[in-house]
Amino acid sequence: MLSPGANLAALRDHNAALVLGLLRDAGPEGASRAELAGRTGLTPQAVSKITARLRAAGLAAEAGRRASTGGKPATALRLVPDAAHAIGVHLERDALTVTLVDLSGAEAATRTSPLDLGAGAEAVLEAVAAEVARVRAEAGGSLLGVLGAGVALPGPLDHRSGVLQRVTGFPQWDGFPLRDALAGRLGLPVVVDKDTNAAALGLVLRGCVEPSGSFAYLHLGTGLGAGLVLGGAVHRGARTGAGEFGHQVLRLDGPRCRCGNRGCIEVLCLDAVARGDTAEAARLLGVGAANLVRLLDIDLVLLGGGVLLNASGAYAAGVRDVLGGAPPVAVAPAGERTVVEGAAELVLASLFGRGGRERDGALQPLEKAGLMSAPGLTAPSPSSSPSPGTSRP
Amino acid sequence: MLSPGANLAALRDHNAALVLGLLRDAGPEGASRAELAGRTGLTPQAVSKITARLRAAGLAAEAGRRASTGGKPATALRLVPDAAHAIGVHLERDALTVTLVDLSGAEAATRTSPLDLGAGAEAVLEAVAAEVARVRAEAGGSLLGVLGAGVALPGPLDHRSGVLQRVTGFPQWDGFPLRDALAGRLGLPVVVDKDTNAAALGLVLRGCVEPSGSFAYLHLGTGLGAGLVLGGAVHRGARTGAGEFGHQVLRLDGPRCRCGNRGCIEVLCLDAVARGDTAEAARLLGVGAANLVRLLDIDLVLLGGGVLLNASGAYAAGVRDVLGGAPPVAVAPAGERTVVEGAAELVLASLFGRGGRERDGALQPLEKAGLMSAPGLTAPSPSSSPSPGTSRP
DNA sequence: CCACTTTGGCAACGCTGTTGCGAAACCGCA
DNA sequence: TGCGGTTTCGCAACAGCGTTGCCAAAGTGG
Repeated sequence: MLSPGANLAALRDHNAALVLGLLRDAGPEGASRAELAGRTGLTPQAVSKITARLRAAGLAAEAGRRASTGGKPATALRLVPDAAHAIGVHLERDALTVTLVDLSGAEAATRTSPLDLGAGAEAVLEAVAAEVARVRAEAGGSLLGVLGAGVALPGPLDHRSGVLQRVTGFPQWDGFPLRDALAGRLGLPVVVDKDTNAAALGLVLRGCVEPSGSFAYLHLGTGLGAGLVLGGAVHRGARTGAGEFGHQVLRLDGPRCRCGNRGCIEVLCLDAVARGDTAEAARLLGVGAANLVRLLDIDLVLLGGGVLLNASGAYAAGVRDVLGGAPPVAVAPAGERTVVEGAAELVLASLFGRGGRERDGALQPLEKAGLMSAPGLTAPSPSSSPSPGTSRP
Repeated sequence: MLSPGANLAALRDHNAALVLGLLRDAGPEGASRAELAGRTGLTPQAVSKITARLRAAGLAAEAGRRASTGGKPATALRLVPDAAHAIGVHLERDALTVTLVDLSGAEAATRTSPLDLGAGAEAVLEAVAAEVARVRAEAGGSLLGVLGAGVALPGPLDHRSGVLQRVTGFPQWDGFPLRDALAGRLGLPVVVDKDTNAAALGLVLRGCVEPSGSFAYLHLGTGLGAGLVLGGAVHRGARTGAGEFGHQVLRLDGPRCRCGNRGCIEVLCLDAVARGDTAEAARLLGVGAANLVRLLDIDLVLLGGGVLLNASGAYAAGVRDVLGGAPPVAVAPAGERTVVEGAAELVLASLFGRGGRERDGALQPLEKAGLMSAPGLTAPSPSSSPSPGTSRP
């Protein structure tokens, strides 16, 4: 954060990441150079040069031609998903999920196994390493180009240093440098984040939100937490403490919470759930969401979590009722894989210019750190095969 | 936001703004080129080129020599504050304050006059235009280089379009395009924002917070609002609705608020104030602040506002007590001029690369739109006088 | 008085996106 | 079938960015 000075290399990487991100958003159908130029504000020539570099690096490829609109038909460009991969790890109290995704975020292999998060660091690290190895093997043997691993687990923790704090229910993890330990074990760069943040990232990935929007993901499971995305980037705060939604005080003289305060929304809400009073739980959740929405001017509220999904309709209706329709409320697509996909996305996001400009972790300028060779050598001619399709003369 | 593509001109402006911002932070003592290079991450040569451009544009100048540290002493560079100016306007319910500041944010002239915000658009616009003219005259006649005017007033309003909404207590302003109307009247670019956001910006200006930090300014006056700065940039939300701190529900079955809900912190707090129960008001404020801090992981809480300043010590102690020392709590420096300075800062911030990347307003790439001529003409030699000091042959 | 250090400018350089121009490919109309 | 119009996209030349290599200037310390 102290060196935001931009040189030509930074400019090149920025634009390359931008174009790469647009190609990813375009999906398998791809996007034409002119379209990319329009979206980025760059000159078509600049886009041509950038895409030529991407093609030379194997990150992009041609994807057929589009229908003409009166002139030469555009040749679509698409992301080459297999050019690189990322690993996502989701640590839960009693389960471990590991996935391997390609550049597009699509799943290549996933494994879930039981885990005792309280079994100690060595056992957990061993389990993660073993599962990662199995997933890599499953996905196809010598899969080169694994950029790194993203790990999602319950907080609190410090995202920048990768050090855990008093992980809820497992105080023995306090102070453990998970990122560095796992990076050493895997031989890969590792990023660590809270599960709610990974879930939010996973929801962006699923297209539930338009990029550069703001939304809150509220997770009601064994606890109550939130993942915040403000302006397209996950908001973590300086100490990765943001998102402590559950300990928002809603009733000044309410029952005491384990955090020491009285009337936290988590206690109130879980009490209502325990009583079977779903309507009241939904109302409480709605009040908390309304407080959040008013404070941050959120575009969308997404609901998820095991408890909530038992009666998702009722919760959504209750929250929507309190909010009065101001920001839309939706239930996050269920999918067990949202969090683990989001964890992998922690690694991929920096490739597409969506790292949120806080690359203090181990993943720095990934662009040049592997995928795209620095200039200096004359581009070895991308050998664009002229697509020997049906030619008509 | 749709065109984040960066070309060479954007890169030049970015770095120039960055260096200019560092020069401003350095104050009248200035900073050496080497220091700038270290802070920006740029090469010393790049900094030399950039500062040469800035000097040619009249925005920077040499400021003497520093003590040597074993070699050639560094020549300090400083901002030339008079190179440009900005106007800040603060509209209150019953008063109008207009200030003219230079590039460093220092006051050149300020006037305060009574105002009836409910007197209608025409009267208010007329008053603002008259006061702006008087302030410009006071500051020294033909002051060229006024970049624009920033206007701070109670919300809600839309910062992007510059259109007011139901300004609290004055519904007749609903839908009035203040920015465009005033821009036409003044012949200057205008930016509009909520007074709490301007206050937050003014507090940054006063050095109460380090840049790139996160803090919340809580204002307890006739109402209760907040200005949020997250990661060094004011967080407004898509609709400039962020900061609605006062209508956070703290007591589910509390008294009804004018916003329609029950138990808003504003009602509870103002009731306590009316009862003379400062301790309770402070506690309520503290609980609300704690909710905010936990949700956003804020670094600092600053307190201000007319009501609060009547017993600032008690409020600060009360809030600090609830927060438990986690983030520091301080009373914002009183100063009537904080908001109006912040309003002027709305204009200046974009010059220093701190616009928060949402330049949707009227102020776009101010850099080239006036202060620095585009390249293409050979620089007319900055005529750096070799400072005919004592030379020792 | 002579190393040594540090600052900062000059010139050449590589790389960036941009501009000018033209080839390719398709549509529509005659 | 032929031709102009339109759109896409690449090649070549270009201006301008920060970088590198080199050197002068101006101090300190032995």
